Amino acid sequence: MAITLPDGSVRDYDAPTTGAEIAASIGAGLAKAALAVKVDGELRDLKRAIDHDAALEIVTSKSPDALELVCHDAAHVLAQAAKELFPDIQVTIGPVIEDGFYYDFSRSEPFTPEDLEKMEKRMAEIIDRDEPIDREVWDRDEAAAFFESIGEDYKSEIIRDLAADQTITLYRQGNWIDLCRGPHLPSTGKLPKAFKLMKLAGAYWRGDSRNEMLQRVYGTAWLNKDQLKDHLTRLEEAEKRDHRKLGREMDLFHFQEEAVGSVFWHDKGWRLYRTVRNYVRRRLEAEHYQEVNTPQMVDRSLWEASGHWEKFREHMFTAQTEDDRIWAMKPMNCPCHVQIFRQGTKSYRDLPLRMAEFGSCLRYEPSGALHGLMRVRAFTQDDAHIFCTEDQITSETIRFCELLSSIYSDLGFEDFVVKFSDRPEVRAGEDAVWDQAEDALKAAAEAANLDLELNPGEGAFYGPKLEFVLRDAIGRDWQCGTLQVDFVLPERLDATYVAESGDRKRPVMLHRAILGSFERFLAVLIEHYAGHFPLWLAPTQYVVATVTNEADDYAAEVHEELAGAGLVGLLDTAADKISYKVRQHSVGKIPVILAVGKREAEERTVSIRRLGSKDQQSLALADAIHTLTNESQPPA
RNA sequence: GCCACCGUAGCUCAGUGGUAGAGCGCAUCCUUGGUAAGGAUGAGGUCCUCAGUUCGAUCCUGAGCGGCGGCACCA
Repeated sequence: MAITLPDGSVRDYDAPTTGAEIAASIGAGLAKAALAVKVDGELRDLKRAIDHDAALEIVTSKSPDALELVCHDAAHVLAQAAKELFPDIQVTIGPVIEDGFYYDFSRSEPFTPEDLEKMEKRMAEIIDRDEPIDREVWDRDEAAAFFESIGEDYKSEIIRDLAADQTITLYRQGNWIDLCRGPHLPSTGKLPKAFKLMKLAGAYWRGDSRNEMLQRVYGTAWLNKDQLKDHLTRLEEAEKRDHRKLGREMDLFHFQEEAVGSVFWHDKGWRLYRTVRNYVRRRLEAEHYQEVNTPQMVDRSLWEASGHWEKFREHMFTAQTEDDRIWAMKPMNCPCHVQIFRQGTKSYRDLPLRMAEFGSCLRYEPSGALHGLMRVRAFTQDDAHIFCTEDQITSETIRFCELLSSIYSDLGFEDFVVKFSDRPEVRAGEDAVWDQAEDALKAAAEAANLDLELNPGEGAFYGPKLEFVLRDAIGRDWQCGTLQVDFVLPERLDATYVAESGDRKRPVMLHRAILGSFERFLAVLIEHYAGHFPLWLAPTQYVVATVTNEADDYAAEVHEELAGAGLVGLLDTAADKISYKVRQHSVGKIPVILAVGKREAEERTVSIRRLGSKDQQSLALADAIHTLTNESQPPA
């Protein structure tokens, strides 16, 4: 039997052999480091028989697959520990997720934080026991009956739902046996003690809110302690830049009970909001969008016609008036934009017609969904609808992608990925229409040179969509932009244009947003910059701080000149020491501190200190104003 | 909406069945000091709300509201 190794060398072995034996035949060090094996590209247990010619690769902690193996084993060891400590629980599933794993248990008593500690300790003990982990192939019915007999009903349910041709494998480690596809490490001792149980949470069985709620234990697992430590440091870093915390510290906005899910924007937060909005508005104007504004409250009949009433009624705020009319606060702008489109007769010459609105929407989001600015009940979309012909879908998509990528770049995001979401199970429109819409969007995305990740079944109910996901400064992904092709709404709301032939035709509607919602995007922006905004975005751009009160008059003059040049800042003439002021304003994340004392007043200069730097630069007042004015200009 | 946890000063948090405390912040005064905390004094609290238990509840019990972490949802 010929085994080909990654370096191209071929070794001969008697069949059957195992990955473990092959590793041992290559070297004792490798045998010790081996975690699993890749046979013809398929990840397998080290101890599993190999009985045919194959390309083989020994997986060690240096392999890219190692972390997933480790996380998967950590989940199993957690389940074993939990079962040992709490024999009355039922185990369900425990998959690997980003940065770790979780395991869902069924138990009448809730777990406590102390239980987590106990489980973590027991996991370490199981590792110390170094119990062999062995794969067993079982008959389906026997396996199902076995799990039923030991009271593991969820496991037997999983087995019964597995595809008929699926091999049923169980993994035994010590006194514990679990249904699992594998692969696994050869023994529990191979699992690095670089894991931590992070939190307890509720989760529905099979992710369905109609099912019972299980108790989920989240853990993180790594190849070594340094990696674990780095991960925990990253979490701390993320916590420090939490927009809710910075929003309070920087006096940007607040929330309160009387208006759950709606933002009270303070002066500085609203200035940031306006800066971004004004920037986007200029970019849209340059792209020949028309900006419109539509009613906040619209009779239910329009939402019935659009189909939203049927699907989203319980998530809409409504009001009833004396005349028994029911009004809905608009949860989106699309149907209103169609109303504007329908005014007068549109010609093919009017297309593509790009209609934008900074549309304030209200949605009664489930209470558990609310999260700072990220998910609110009152928000404003940078919404637009492009009414166009089918032939124009491609060129409009390309154009949109260029605009989006340029805007993301100006706002400090260079990286983004694009996901393609196709038809969901519950949807409006014929399959033929969906075929058409999906094909058109895919073709347009190809023409725009986008690398698409597929997101099956995640489209909007009226059409497929592209989702633009940007990556922030600490590597987190945020879905912000979207482009959706819609053949349905123009039909439902009877939008037409007169074609070249003189016939009436349906326009296609492209729903598109770049930021998504201002609220959410500003949260992303705050966390991306950790509050250290570039000058053009900073709500307070500078502070003029006096070294002594003898410089007060000159400081006031500097402040006046900067304000006159269009910058926004503060004058600090308090009788505090300059070092105290530098600290205060650094903590306040003001990008530019201009210190002025007797010397500056006499020489008509300023001493500039930038946030994050200890250096100072002495500049003539006129030069400083010139420099800062230039630097504070928005892009484009 | 569901599961768990939490709710005390502007913020971060101690604490107690007999109506409360720290640090920071804030105010006033002193200090005029050259780039990340000078000093003194002082003002702030319906201990989330409502009911119950109790001689007495911020503390115990229940309900509600809100927050936080997940799940579900996200036009």
